[in-house]
Amino acid sequence: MTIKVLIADDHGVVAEGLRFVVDAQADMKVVACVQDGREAVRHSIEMCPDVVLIDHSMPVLNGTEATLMICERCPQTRVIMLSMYSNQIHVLRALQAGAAGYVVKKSAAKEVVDAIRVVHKGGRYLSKELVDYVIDHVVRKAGPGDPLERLSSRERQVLQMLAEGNSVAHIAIALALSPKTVETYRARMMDKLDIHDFATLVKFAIQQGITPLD
Amino acid sequence: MTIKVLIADDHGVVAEGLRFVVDAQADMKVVACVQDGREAVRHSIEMCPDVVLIDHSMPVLNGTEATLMICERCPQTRVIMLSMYSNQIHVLRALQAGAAGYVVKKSAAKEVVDAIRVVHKGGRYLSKELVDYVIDHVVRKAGPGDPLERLSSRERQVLQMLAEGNSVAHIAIALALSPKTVETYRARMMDKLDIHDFATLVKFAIQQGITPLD
DNA sequence: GGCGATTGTGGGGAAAATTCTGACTCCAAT
DNA sequence: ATTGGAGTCAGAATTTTCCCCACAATCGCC
Repeated sequence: MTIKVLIADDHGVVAEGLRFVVDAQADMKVVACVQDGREAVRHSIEMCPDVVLIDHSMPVLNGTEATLMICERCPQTRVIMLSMYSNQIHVLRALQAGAAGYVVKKSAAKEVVDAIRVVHKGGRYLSKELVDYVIDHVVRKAGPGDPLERLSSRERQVLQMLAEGNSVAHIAIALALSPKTVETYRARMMDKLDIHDFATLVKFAIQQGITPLD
Repeated sequence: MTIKVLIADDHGVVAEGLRFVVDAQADMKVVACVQDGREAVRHSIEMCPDVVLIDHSMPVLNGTEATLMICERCPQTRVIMLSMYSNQIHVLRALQAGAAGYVVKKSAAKEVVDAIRVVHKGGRYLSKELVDYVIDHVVRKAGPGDPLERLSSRERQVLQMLAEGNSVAHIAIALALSPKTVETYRARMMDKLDIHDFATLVKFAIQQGITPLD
C-alpha cells in the first residue's frame, strides 16, 4: 500500500525537489504539491493524504497553524513539519499543534523518507538534535510564558499577515472576512499583547518567529 | 554534451531534491553534492563543473564568498546563486562576486533548470523579481553597502522614530515640525527605499541597526 | 447544567494617517 | 546661472485606524 503524501512549501524549487525524492520511493507517492498553508489545509481535507510534509514558514497561514487545522479536520492524516531552523519554541509549538514529526532541512533526504514511514506507522519522528529540546521542556516544565498561546488562531493569522506587510483590507479579502472583523482581531490581539503601535508589533512577530527578518 | 552541475547547499533535503530535479534533465548531470562553501570551492577546482548551484547561506563559507573564490580559481565555471530571500544587497553582492545567475527558492524547479541552461550558454539569469534591483542600482548608482546613504539625515531620523513606534503626530511634536513635513520625509524615504508597507519598513530598520529588535 | 469569558463575526462614527499635488526657500554643484 | 536635492509646509480627497458596541456560538469552570 503506497503512502499518499502531500507537500506544502512555498519555495517552489524545494517543493519540487521533495516531490522527486518522495516519488522515488517505491512505497510512497506525492498526491499534491501546494504553496501556502491554506492550500495545505484545503487539500488535506479534500484528499486525505496519509502524510503531510509541511514547511514551517509559509505565507498566509504558517506551518504550525496549518498543522493545527489539519490535525483537527483530518485526524487520520499525519503531519511532519519541515523547517529551516531548529528553534526550540517552534519545535514545541509544532508538536503541541499535533505534528507527528519535525525534521530540519539540514537533514539528509533519507531522514525525510524515514520520517514519513515512521509517522505513517503511527510513530513519531524528530531530527536528532531536536530531541534535547523536548526533554529540556519536560524537565524544566517551561512554557506558560508563551505570549502566542494567549492569542486565538485567527488572531495569530492576522498578526502574521500584518507582519508580512499586508494591509487590513488585503487581509480581509484574502481571508474572506469583513475588514471590520480583521480590525477586531488586530485590536484584540494587540490588547492581549499590550502592544500599542505597529512597529513594536512587527518586532514582536519577528522575535516570535512568525515572520522572517528577510 | 551534458552539463556538469555541482550542488552546494547545507540543507541536505534541499540539495538532494535539487539533485533529482537536475538529474531528471536529459542534458545535465550532477557531478557532486556538497554541504558547505569550502567544499564547494574545493570540488569546483578539482572537477571543474560547468555550472555550480550554490545556496546563499551556508556554514563555514557563505555562498557569496564561495562564488568569489570559484570564479577566481575556475573561470570557466558558471555560478548560480540560489537563495531563500530576495534581498537587494545579496543579489548585488552575488553578481559583483561573479555569479552568472541568481534564483530565489520560491521559483519553480523549471526556473532552475532554465537558469542552468542559460548560464551554461554564456548568458545570465535572474529571477524576475530581482531584475528591478539591478536596474535600480544602475539607475541611481546606489552603493550596495548602505542604502541608508541615500537617505537624508531628516529622513533617517524619521525612519528611526517610526521604527521605534512613534506616530507621525508625535514625531512632529518631538522634532518641532509640521505633521505634514514629517509625512513628506516618510514618503520620500519609503520611495527611495522602494518600500511600500510599514512592516517591511520596520524590518529594514532593524536590519540596518537603526532600531533594536529589543 | 448553567454562567461568565472567549472567540468569531461585524457596524458606526470620529480621529488619524496617507496620497496627491503643489509650492517656497536655501544651498551645493555643474 | 541653472539645476536639483533637501527642508519646509498646505489643502483636498481618500483610506485606515481607533474606540465603542453588538450578538451568536463555544468553552471552561463551578
